[in-house]
Amino acid sequence: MEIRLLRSFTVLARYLNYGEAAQALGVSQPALSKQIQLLEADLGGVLFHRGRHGAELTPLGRFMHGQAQKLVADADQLQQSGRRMAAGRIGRLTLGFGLSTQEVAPRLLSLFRERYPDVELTLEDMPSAVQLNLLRAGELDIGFVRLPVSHEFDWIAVVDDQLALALPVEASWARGKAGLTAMHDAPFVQLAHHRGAGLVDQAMRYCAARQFTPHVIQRAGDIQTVMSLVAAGIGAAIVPLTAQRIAGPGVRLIPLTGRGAHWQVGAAWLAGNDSPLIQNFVALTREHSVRDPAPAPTVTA
Amino acid sequence: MEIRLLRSFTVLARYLNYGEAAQALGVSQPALSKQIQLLEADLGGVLFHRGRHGAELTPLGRFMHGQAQKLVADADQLQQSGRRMAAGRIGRLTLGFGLSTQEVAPRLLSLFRERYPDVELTLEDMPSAVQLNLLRAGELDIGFVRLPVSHEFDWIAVVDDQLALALPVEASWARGKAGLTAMHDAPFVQLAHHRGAGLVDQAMRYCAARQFTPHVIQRAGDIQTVMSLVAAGIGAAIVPLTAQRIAGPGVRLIPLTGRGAHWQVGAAWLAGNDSPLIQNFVALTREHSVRDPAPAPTVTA
DNA sequence: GAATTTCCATTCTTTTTGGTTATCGATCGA
DNA sequence: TCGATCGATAACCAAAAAGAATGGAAATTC
Repeated sequence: MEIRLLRSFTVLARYLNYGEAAQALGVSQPALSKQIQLLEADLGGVLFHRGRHGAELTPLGRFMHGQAQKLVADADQLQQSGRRMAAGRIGRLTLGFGLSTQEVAPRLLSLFRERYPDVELTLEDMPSAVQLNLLRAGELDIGFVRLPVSHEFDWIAVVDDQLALALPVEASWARGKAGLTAMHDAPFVQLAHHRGAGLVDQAMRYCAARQFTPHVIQRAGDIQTVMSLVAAGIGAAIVPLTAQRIAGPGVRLIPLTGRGAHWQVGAAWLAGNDSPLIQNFVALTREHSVRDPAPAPTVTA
Repeated sequence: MEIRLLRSFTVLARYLNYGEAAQALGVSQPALSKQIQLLEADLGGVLFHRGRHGAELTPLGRFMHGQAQKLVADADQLQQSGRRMAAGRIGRLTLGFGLSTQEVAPRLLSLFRERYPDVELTLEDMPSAVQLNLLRAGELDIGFVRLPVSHEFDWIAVVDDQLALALPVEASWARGKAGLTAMHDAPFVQLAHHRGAGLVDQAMRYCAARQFTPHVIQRAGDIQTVMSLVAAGIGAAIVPLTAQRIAGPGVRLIPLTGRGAHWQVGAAWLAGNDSPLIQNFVALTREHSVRDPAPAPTVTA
């Protein structure tokens, strides 16, 4: 009861003529003849009355025809589904995004959606550290995280980012200032450590290496709030330069330079996970990743 | 995507060990190895992670496992149904019975039901002539009809029957009479011609051959009524000897003998119709047919 | 840490299967 | 009666599938 035999049978049942059916199947007439004979031998009954005017289905043949059609269709369907899944054109993909990728995310996602419309995407916004944990737990397929990452993960770089000093445009104490060194007396707003450990740590290291300790007067739970506080003149802040995107007109961003100011954000996934979904997403990401650092911002808007 | 490959796959997916699965499948381990590789090549993705502890399903493998199990089960189911149908162990059979087979019918039917419980039987009670027409029209599979039948039909003999004179036990005019010759003045009840042409014609021929013309004073639509009328003393009747079965105590049956008194009833079907259902029924009928004439009835009860 | 065991993959050979061409036999029409 | 059509059969061939033996990696044992 191989699919091949059933398929031949269904075609013959449609044509009711060995020659034509064989041609449609791409085999010779004797081959089809034998296939049908095999099926009949397997069942122990005849499927066609062979007459002058071609073949005619017996009652058994009629019964088998209906069933065989279903089975063949199911088999074809299964093959197609399997191939699509193997090719990563179907399935579910869970992605983690963080602060630094809020710029590239929409573009990547729409591109992916366009090319793989049958892949179900799940997005979650969370800091790098959380993403890495979820990746380890298998609850996340790909995370957009700060590089480098431990060798548990494979990754590709996606965007360059860099620290920037955010200053209120209006505040008197900030007027005319243009660098970290001028901020010794300035009040600072800082992102809560648990909401962005990577960024906060890097900023603190950067400052420490320059014998500067920001006078933190307030912490905020997310970067938008930080920017708002800066815009309101509450204080300065050290933020990713890519936060430019969410900086209002009341905030001036001054890129910080030198050792420790830059880092990369990459797409990371569990090492060795060769799921085609992941590979497809990564391939597309590689194609469209911002290879150059964010287009050298002209400091302020 | 042959069933063979899918079956091997499902078995391996259950054992998760090539050696055991191969054994269960009755093939060598390398053979199974190659089968899985074929499937994987066909799909374009791996189905198992091969590790130290045997094999482990990939996501693709898990998906395919569920689907393949269904497909294989469907295929097996189809094969079984097909075989059962080819063997005539499943299907629908329409039978026609007439007067003369009301005796054997119940036994045959219960035997057939017992041996082929999944064959749906349809019974219809009608005279031979009607049965033959329905057989020709394909609306009846087997008819129990008076023999002989035209060569359009194949048949086997089932029961012998013979004409009998039915006399009322009580009626004065019938008392002491024991033969047709003594009935010249007797009133006769006769079956309506359209309800049993074969019997009526045969009875008339039998009488005519003996220069006897029954004085028919009443006709009845079915043989039970005929018997009742006889029992009521309305008249005599010529009936099949097998009608003994439905004769009440008020009726005396006297077998008629000589040329033209006997006939056979057989199971008939369209010539060349080798439907296994028919063949099975006929085979069973042949096994259990009453080969001897109805056990020489001792005339009266 | 070397030997052993366990598993799956590979190689090579044999067998089986599926297919092709050529041909036959039967049946129906002209 | 002669073709024409249609399926079955025969003979042969190539490809596929299976088996036996072997290899190689990884874990386990002593």
